[in-house]
Amino acid sequence: MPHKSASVKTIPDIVVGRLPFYLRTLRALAAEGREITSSSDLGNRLGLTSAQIRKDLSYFGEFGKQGLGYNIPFLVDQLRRILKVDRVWEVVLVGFGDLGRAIAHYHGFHDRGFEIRMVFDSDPAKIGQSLAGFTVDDMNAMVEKVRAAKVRVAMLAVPATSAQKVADLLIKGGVRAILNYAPTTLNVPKGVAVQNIDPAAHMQHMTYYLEP
Amino acid sequence: MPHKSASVKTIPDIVVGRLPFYLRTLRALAAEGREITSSSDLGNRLGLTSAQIRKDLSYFGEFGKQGLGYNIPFLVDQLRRILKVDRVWEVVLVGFGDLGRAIAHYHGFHDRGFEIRMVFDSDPAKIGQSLAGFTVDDMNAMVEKVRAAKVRVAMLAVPATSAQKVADLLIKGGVRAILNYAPTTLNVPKGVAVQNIDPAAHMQHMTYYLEP
DNA sequence: CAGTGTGAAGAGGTTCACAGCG
DNA sequence: CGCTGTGAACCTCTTCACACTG
Repeated sequence: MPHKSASVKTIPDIVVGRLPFYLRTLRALAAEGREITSSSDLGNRLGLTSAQIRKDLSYFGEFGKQGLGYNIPFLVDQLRRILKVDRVWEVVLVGFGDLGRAIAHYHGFHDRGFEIRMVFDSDPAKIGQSLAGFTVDDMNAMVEKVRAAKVRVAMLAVPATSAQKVADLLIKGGVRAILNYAPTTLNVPKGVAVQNIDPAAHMQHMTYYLEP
Repeated sequence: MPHKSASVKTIPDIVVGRLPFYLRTLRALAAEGREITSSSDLGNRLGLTSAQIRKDLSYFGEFGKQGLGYNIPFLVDQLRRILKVDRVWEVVLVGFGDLGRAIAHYHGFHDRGFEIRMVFDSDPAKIGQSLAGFTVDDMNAMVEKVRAAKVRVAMLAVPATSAQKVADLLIKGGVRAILNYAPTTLNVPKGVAVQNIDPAAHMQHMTYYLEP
């Protein structure tokens, strides 16, 4: 990995994490036929301050026009380019239990840059099944097949007890981004991104604030 | 709402948000039969520093023993009490499409403090269905039924276009915590908690770091 | 002497406020 | 004149480092 160039300021991860929400909101505006928006309009819709929106976007360039605001289709294009979703990423899904099947059926990924192309499970009863247009493959073949297809993005929907082992295999096969649905913390080497989905954790976060 | 008492220091929301992960990890340790852990052990498993763990826990009390560490079953009990999941919360699920059905089938909520007790949808074709032990009810009856049952926690799995309307109804019925699966930002009054689940947003966060 | 609990220092993120431009 | 882009101020969160204790 090349060392940081002095001319490129590093962008805070927390800023990158907000961009998908900006993009989501801008696309909803575009769908309503809007052409122009402003940092305060976006801020209101996103529950953020206008200053934060302007500051975040300014890390990547000057996308607005003073006195006018932002051109929505233009900003959508810029964000898609920045997030590298101006293309479709092939995704490998591991685990075809209830959760994996639900993910496979979910239609929300496609127009946001992702297409599930391979599904693996270790359960002989599931291997060979072809619900939802996928054929479930044997996990013993996973490393090789993932490597051969150069897939770099995975969704992990296996039990917590096997999640780390499976993650290690995925990384061995060349995967560099893992969306982890298993309720456990993954240990991964530098250069591999992990994002966690744990609905129950979100629920517990909220109950803290409820009266008993 | 009573004004803040001077003697109670306010706990940062970001700290509260980490507690469910501490609890999750501690329960995994307990399941392995472990009795004792330390801030550095927990930190390693969670990908955090030991100082952060100690500091976070210190907001709520002195749970450890110097020179020894933390008693796992004791700390589990404390966190369950703090997060108010030393009880089971009744949950209303709205939306019985692919996503809602998947949530209804998901077994991960039960032993973390949540039980789905009511399901609503507005589609006449779905009302009356009783997959997975739930009978889908008419959304027109939702406000009254939620109010009558005093349900305060909801999961929202409706299309983005109707999410705000449905959220408003839930709040009218007395709901104070909403897990929002719809890919849109909800506007809610003070006193209502919202947590968002958007897997595609997480994916886009990660692709930013991938090489093209 | 291992490991907690915690003030203080440091790092990082957000908001302010205004110059500058269309 | 409205709204962006941005240094500077402000605030919040994290890490340090050490007194203290079982």
